[in-house]
Amino acid sequence: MAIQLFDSLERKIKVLSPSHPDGVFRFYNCGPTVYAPAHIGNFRTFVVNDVLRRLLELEFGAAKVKHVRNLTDVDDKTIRRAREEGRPLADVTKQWTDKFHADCAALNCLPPHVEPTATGHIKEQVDMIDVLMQKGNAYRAADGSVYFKVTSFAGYGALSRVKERELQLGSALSGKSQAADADEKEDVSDFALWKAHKPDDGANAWDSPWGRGRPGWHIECSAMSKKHLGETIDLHTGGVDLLFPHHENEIAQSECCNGSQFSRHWYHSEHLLVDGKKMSKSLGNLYTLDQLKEMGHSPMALRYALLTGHPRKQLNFTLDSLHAAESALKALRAFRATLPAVGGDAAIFTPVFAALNDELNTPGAFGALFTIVNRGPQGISLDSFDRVLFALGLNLDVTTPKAEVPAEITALAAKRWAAKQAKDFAAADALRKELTAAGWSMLDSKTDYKLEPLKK
RNA sequence: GGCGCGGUAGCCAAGUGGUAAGGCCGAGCUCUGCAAAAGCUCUAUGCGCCGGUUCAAUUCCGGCCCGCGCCUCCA
Repeated sequence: MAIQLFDSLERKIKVLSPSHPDGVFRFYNCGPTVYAPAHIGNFRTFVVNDVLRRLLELEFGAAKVKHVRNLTDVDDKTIRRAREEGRPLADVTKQWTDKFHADCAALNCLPPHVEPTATGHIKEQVDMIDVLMQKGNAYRAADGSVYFKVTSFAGYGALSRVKERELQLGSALSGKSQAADADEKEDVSDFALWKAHKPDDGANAWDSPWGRGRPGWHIECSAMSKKHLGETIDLHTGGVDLLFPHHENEIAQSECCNGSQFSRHWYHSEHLLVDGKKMSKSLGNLYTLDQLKEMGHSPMALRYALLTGHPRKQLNFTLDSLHAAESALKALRAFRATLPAVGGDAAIFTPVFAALNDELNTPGAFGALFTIVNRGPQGISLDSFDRVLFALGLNLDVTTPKAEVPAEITALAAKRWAAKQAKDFAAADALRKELTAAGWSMLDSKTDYKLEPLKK
């Protein structure tokens, strides 16, 4: 079953396929900047890309997919963070890289096959800039920085339609860019390939033919993609915000440098909104995985919730959606427990995969899955069900962490159980009321009982 | 101002030119000393508004209203 995905460049739905003779599908996903914990909006993109990675493996075979996701470990934000904390840059980026990895693992995201860093590929970046200089696509400005000359690339703007945008520059853009622009660029549209060292950069500088400095943001993806996947890749993905300027600039750099098509397919996932707005610190609606965990939500519930919206549509995240996800996962877990190991008809799940392969329609896939689940377990076995879980990346063994039961609650529960055994129901009911007042629920079975915090 | 996306039940959210998936919540029932859990059942004559095309539109076309995102280093 072919995987179809919208291509942001050609603006149409296309079938994914490998182009290299080795049959390996080359997939590059723009990764995070490691200066702070990633928020759940970042993880929406990574979880969506993880589902894509899993589908690619199912489609082409696990050995025939090469997935690269970079780490941006040198830029204004990482350097500023290091400076503010008085620590070496590498310390800061190591800390947040480790955190990112831990969060990804908790969300059951498969690690990429290669996870290159910008600082680990200075030479590759310098080499590309060198070629761009030789070919006349770049110039060194008076401040020592090297810029890409946008007018030198006729194809500039094809991805983001930036040319149409510039026909009528609104006040918002012109005011902003003039205020922020202290560079020596020949044209406001030009962007930095190599940034000359400034005092605020501290020790974070490397030698280059154009003097000490550091690479611009955009060139890292071009260089790392080229090194690990070759000049032409099969798919390049990221969040919509990267469409312009980041991906537009990548295309310009790579195609001018290599003289060949950069990526055969571009895919951008939409943003996560919280309470109807984009997440931001100033709005106070920015969540991290740790915050949700502290509220008692499991990472798997977040993964599920992040997949309940179509990846190409903004998804409005609410805390309620985590409760819904938790309940849905519980139902899937209960269903799975009723299944025999083998012997089912895998074709039953065709509608689920059809939805996933049709532009990663994860909400449609969940709908199809529950339609099947609601019909009952007849004809379904564990192997085929687990294939669905694999594609969605749902690990049903992950449950909400159990809350610690205070000693006094344990004692009350024991007293009530004793009263119940003695058929003193009045006392048992009174004790249940006490437990309820204390925020605990006692779940009786025939022979035993469990304690759970009351649901809010 | 430009570019892009969207408005479907209390909430979240698929989808289709032929009469609305699914999850949550809620209600009822079964079960249970009670409660919870679990199981079963029910819950949009309706898909932002107004026109048009059509035998038929939520789905196509036009207009309008509203919301959101992006517009130089934010996934």
